[in-house]
Amino acid sequence: MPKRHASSTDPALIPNATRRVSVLLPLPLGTAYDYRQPADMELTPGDFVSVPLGRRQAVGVVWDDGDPVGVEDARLRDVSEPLDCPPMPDETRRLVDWVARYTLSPAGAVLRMAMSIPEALQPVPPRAGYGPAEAMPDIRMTAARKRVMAALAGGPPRGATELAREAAVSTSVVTGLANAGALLRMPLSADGDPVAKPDPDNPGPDLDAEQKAVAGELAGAVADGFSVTLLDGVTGAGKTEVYFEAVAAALRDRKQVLVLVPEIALTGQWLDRFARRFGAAPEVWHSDLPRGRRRRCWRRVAEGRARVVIGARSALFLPFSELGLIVVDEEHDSSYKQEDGVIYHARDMAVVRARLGEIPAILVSATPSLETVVNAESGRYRRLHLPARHGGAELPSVELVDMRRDPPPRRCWLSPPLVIALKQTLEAGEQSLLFLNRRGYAPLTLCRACGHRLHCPNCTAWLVEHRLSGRLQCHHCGYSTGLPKECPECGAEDRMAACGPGVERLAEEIEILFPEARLSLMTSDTVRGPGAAAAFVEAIANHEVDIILGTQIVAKGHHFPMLTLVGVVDADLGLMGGDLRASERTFQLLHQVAGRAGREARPGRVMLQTYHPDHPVMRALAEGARDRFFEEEAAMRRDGGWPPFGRLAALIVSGLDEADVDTVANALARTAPNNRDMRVLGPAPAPLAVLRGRHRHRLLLKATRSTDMQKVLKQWLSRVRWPSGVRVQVDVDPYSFL
DNA sequence: AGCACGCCGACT
DNA sequence: GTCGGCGTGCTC
Repeated sequence: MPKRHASSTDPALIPNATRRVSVLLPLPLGTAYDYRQPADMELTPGDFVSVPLGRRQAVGVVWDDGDPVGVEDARLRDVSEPLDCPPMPDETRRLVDWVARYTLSPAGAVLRMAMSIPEALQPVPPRAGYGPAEAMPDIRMTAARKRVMAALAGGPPRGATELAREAAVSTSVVTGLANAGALLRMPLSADGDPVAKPDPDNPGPDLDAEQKAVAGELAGAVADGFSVTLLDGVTGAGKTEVYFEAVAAALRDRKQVLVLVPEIALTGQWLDRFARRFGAAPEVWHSDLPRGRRRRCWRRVAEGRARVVIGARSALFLPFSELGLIVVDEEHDSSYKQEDGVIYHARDMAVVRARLGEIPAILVSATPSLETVVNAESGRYRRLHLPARHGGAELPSVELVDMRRDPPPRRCWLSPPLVIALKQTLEAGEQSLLFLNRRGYAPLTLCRACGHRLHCPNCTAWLVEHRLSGRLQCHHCGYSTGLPKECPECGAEDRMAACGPGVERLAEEIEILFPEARLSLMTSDTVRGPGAAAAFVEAIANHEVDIILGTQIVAKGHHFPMLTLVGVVDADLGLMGGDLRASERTFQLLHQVAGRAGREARPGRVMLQTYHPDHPVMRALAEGARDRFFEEEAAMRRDGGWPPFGRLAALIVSGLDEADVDTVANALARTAPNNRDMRVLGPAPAPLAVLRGRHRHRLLLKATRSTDMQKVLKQWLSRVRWPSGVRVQVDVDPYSFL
């Protein structure tokens, strides 16, 4: 922080002395640049400014006082102008610095996430509106034109779209009238539409005694400075309504609230519940939002007009100046980990943001991450437990189907016991959900003549057949090609065969088994965007669907009263491939899917098809032994010194030239820090050895908890130089091992 | 990230 | 002979 007290050495008090300010630009620059502050300009850290950069103008943020012994005076250029925008709050700037330091990213790259919508920094351009002209010119009055004039006579100036809708004409009639001089173009008050504020005192749904007690504790923490609380409770225990009371407490305190969610696409039901509790909608933020809505949201947050924001991980970098509470819903969800650009974990950074703002954070989950559980057990986090609602749904019973004993028929994937259960559920007029975490028709296509497997030209990955779109796709780089008639290797015709099931193929099996059942296929290929998601959800809620078949996206956040059977087609799928968190993630995902079954007093039934019924994950799920699973998993990690009991960082060396990548990876291995406290594993070809045409090698730094990873990594990287074609990416606390 | 400079292939 | 490809490097 700059020292702003007046003193005789304060350059601002020395006549004709130039005052320097350092300005951080949203570019991957590493350091802030110094600029001269013009004599007639007063700048404070946080101010958004326009500055000359090379031969163009750039927008940045005044970060600090300039460095008097940095760049020589002659090279300094003047700050052009301050922007008409509330300054970036102190906490946001400190968060940017913190994330940059922790992830070893250039501060400018992190700043870019905090200024993701440059238009928001300019005051909102007024929307064009139309009012009646003073004097009506002599023009031909058609019926459509009369309707427009009549609609306008009844009220204030309006936008063209609005006016056209009211008069039941197209906007061209409105613009035509304006051009003819019958309407006057005038600016409407810019974005001034009053935002309905969520009301903490709006009567919400009733809570039972236990829920009230937990809600009271959460709400009590709101005025109490920094704290982290794990809100732990099964699906259906009412976690959302309970943390809403903490939201209400923050609102009563005139504070802003941020709720982070993993997947914004499927939050329709969440928004309904929020509206029911608070009588108004929250502000929604995610990066696929249309630019205009993003600009409006950003600006409302900056101006303090947005009181509650629900958003994906990037919402963490919104310019809240009065943030009083952060909730991280489904805190265990791996989509909180940003995997490209600045690599950070939004749940962890949310805790950092809470600490910087001296406010509480609430982490919510039915299957908390091991990290969070261990923090709760060590007393760093508080833990509040929410028991299942009595009188309400019980936890579904989970059965394992041993696929070795009850194998499906050839070229089928549903075992006889699961087929019987589906049949019974259909006959009872209830809904079933089948979960298979594999998009497309088949994960592998091979030639029956020569055994050649179709693979991506850019990645070490099979091409996945998508029969709905009639194409082969690479799920890693987006490569797509038509299905070849003949083998590209041996030329044999009509010998390409699909291997293994994807959801599209499973849909065929279901249609043959249950031709009368109404099937809904939900994958990211069929559910594009929040609107489509809402339509699917509504169809299911209205019981227009008997069997739901889907990937990941069906695991999250919905409850359907008629859904009583959940079948997991391949429960073992996530356990393969040497990932540190494979067991934990599989447990969390399957637990979450299982939670879809049987709510609202209907008993649910969950069937997991597995070839490893003795695997600890399967046993824990079948026995409902969540806490035992966590204990066993924690013991294993503790013994091995793995996170959260030790620290990890991954280096990914990548480049187009395999030999260069090899050389750099080996150089890094030679200079690797190896001692009592840390060890470097690798280099090894990354599991995706080629991705988007780039060869990749991985090194893993494993260290004790007390290690200063940033310091070690910086020293290590400074010892090695690499050619410009090679990139070395640092992933502190890696989650993905691809 | 832009936007320059700079050094090798197909056009007027 | 130039136009233009994108590799490399800099911006207070």
